Amino acid sequence: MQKIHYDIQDNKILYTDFGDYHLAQTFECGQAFRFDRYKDGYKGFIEKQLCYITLDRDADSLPNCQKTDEGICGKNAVLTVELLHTQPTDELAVKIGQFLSLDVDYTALKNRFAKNETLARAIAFAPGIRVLNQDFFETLITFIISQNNNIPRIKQLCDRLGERYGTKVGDTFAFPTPQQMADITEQDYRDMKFGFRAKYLADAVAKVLNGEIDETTVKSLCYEDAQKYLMQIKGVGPKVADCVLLFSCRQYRSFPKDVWIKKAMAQLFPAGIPTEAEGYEGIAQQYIFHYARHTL
DNA sequence: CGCCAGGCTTCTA
DNA sequence: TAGAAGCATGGC
Repeated sequence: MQKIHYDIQDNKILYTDFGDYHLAQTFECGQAFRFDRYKDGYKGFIEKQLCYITLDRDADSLPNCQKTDEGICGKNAVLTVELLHTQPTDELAVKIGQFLSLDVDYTALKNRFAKNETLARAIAFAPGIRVLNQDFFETLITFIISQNNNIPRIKQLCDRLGERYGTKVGDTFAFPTPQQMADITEQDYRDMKFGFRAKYLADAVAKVLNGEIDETTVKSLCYEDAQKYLMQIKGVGPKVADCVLLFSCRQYRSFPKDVWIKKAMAQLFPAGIPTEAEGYEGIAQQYIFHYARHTL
């Protein structure tokens, strides 16, 4: 963990001193489905607030900065989060920084990973990836939708839920809360073309609402117990549980195994996950996943 | 038409 | 208890 450095100016939070970061690599690597390209960056909800996120493209004109390719930055780069409908507070600045994973020392982490030659290659392919720390409920629902599905359609179905049940902020819909999804029936999901996932979604929402699945409890459990706990939900197996734990619960040893990772592991790491990734297998997984999808 | 998409449940031997 | 079939939908 490292300190989050930020400065608040009007409705913007300016983050500095966080190591490499690349917005497209981070927001389009398949971990988040609710962020869209907007102007020079990305727009989406963080901590229920509509945010416009940009990386300073002039960073390379500052001292001690590398050339930027859409925002792989050196020391003096600035990551700006503009709050489009609220005013920033210190509390929000810290929470948004945590969402963006600015409190994780990626420089140190990648240096450790890169001692493994193959892992170094995967990192070099997309060095600006970060594992975000997303909303628990939203991650649970979106990854139930993700099963046996493709990314454009996952996005489309998630957006459909927002448009029908979420709160409209400006011209954008937030992802619905459990309460906002309380009255959706299995038939409603089928009518919205969720297919066989309909009963899984109904079960997940019901279990969150009645407390059988409790966010605080999940986050207090060790990885193995947390995975079992989440798998009480119909339609949540090891892969979806691992995604929820990695992308919303900071269980960085959680290693979601999908078709791409299985292919990549067989080819790149026949002996298994390298020891250099120990404790942070899930973060290493993101570099491997991205590398595999684009090169294998 | 068949195959596949960041899988899971259920059936079968 | 491993392995295969079935599941909804849409893009190619």
